[in-house]
Amino acid sequence: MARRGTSDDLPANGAPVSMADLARELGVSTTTISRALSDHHSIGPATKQKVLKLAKKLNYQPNHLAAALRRGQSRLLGVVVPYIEGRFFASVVHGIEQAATKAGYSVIICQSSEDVVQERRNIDTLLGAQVAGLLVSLARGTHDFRHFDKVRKRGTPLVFFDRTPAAEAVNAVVLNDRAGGYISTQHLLAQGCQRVAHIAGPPHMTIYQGRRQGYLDALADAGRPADAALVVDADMTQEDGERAMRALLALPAPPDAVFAAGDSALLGALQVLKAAGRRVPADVALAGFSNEGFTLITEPRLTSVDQHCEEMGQAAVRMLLELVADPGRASAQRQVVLQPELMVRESSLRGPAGA
Amino acid sequence: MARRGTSDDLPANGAPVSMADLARELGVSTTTISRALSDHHSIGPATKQKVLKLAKKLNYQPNHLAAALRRGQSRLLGVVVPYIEGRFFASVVHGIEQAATKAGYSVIICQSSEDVVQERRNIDTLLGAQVAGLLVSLARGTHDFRHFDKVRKRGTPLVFFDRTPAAEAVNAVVLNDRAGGYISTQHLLAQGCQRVAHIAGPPHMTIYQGRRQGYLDALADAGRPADAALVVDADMTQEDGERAMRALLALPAPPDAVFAAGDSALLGALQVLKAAGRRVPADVALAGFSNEGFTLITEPRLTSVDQHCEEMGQAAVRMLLELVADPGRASAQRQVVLQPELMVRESSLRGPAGA
DNA sequence: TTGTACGCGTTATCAA
DNA sequence: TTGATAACGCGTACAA
Repeated sequence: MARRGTSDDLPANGAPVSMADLARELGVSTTTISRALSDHHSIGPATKQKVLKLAKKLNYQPNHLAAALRRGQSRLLGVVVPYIEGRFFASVVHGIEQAATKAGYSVIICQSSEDVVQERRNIDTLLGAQVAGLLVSLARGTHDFRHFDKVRKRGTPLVFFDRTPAAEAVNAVVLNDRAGGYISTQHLLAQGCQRVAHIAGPPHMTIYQGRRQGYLDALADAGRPADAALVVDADMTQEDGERAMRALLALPAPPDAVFAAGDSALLGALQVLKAAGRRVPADVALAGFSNEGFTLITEPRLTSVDQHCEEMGQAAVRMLLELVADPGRASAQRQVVLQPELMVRESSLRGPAGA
Repeated sequence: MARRGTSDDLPANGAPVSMADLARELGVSTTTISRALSDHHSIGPATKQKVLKLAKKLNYQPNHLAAALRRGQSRLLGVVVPYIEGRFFASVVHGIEQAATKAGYSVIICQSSEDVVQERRNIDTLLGAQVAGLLVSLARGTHDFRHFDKVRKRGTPLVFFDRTPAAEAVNAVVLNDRAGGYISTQHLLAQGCQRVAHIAGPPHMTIYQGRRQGYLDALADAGRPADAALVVDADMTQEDGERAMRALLALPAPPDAVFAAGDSALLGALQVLKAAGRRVPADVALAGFSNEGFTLITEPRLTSVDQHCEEMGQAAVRMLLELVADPGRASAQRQVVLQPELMVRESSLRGPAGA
């Protein structure tokens, strides 16, 4: 491949135009080109216009790789999520993309598949890609956080969202899960339910701790005793929900309402109730968490807590970019807490509007 | 920030270890280091071991940015999808990630939100990030393909998947949509349905052309006349499905089966049928396309065509990496066609197993 | 306001 | 088998 000479010839083939090409063409230095393109102050308006015009004409495209190497900092953000199917993470990722793109950053997304080992690999991959910052939502099984020490040691800004390490001082954007559990339970009580059960998530995860606490607080504030038998630990799959619901139905005094910490589990519960001939919401009222798309498809439609997913993604990017811009502040922990919103549907409505 | 001197001191702070550091420490040249690390042939086994050992000890991490700049080629793949919610694209992306990671590449994902303008921006962003190759599934409204000329001119390998440009010679991984339409329709006919309707997608998109053709072929092969009134054009949202189904019900001779080119549209159809008091599948049998998660939630559950999404993603990456490795072959168009699979469920079963 | 010179970390080429 | 040297494209002290 013949490289072009030192005189004023231009890349004839599809080869990208560099600053040096522009400089040669205009008979100025690359410094001048650089300054014109990056809106530097010490540059004459005339030269600047000339450069910009030629850049446009020759369709100059900056080489971000070179700039990144120079600055020791790419324009890439790394994202690690447990998975991407379902409404919640897909929407958060969408929010992240929007905010990042607007700020001139691109986004690399990795899925840990709820696996700590994969999560570690993801982190390595992303650090290897020289990302400017990291956005992470933990895998279910992550108890050991040593892989994040690398990140801190390296000085790469790090923001957690939704699923954060318990009892660690970190930068994070989270939902007020406690409030979500509270309003759901309160709503079920307001519908006249006497025995509200809770299908709870893995106790070591902060989000499920919050939802559980909100449930308990709502009962307490309403002057109802908390019955330990009405709280069932489960993972949050549909099958777990089925198991949990069967256990609740087998109680001497079964519940007349269920608040599940996840919609998939609630879906399982609904199907068990239907199979058992219980009417929803007349016999058992239901409320879930995440406002998944399928809550509008079931019969009856499911009441659920919306988490404002896209906002969460945007807020996380905003926080991350502040840290990127000002690495000095990276040590001071920051938290943003978003408020949940209850979407009331037929599965919990016992009033005249009930099914 | 004091930079370390030229003698044998090492980065004390969190600064990354470079090849130069290793070279200094061992008293060899960076060339040797490079060769040892990249498994080059002309290197002594002894030196190689020494280098690898020290690299491990000092936790050397290669700077991909620098390598990419030097080679003019990053280890990033760019992906453009219309959206990421729902089973199909989420799974394809998962397949892409798996295959890419295994080959040592990372993936940048962009959503066009079914918008050509955004799609163009995505392409620019990805080219700007110096991706080694591009994987694209077109937005619904993309008729003009000029933004891909840039890609070709630049020599960046490009593979389309699922939604490809009509009548353009391109590299692509697609489903045999015609076969999908065929087996669905054939199945409905085999269930004894007499008047099979089709809710068809936008006629300019290749995937919907295929599904429509498969439907027509199955009718023809069964010796049934095609009734133009039974084919309704629609977009593929739930609302479009509802509208289409209402139109079909209003016919003088309504259908007793519907094959929809997308599951969301089929969901809309199902709801209209239920509201109209029609029994599914007894009065009207249903079959859809994409095997979305919610096909297992509806009552009855929906028969649908599975597209082997993850395989599609993996196949696309495989093809792309072949082009990356051998840019000479980039001009010869290649196509991979995957076979669909019909998932039969209650919505189409009229036999003894029917609802 | 403009230009010169150098370095970011890696790899390809050529010479020893 | 190893090393010296240059180059990838950009940005920035420093000098003019």
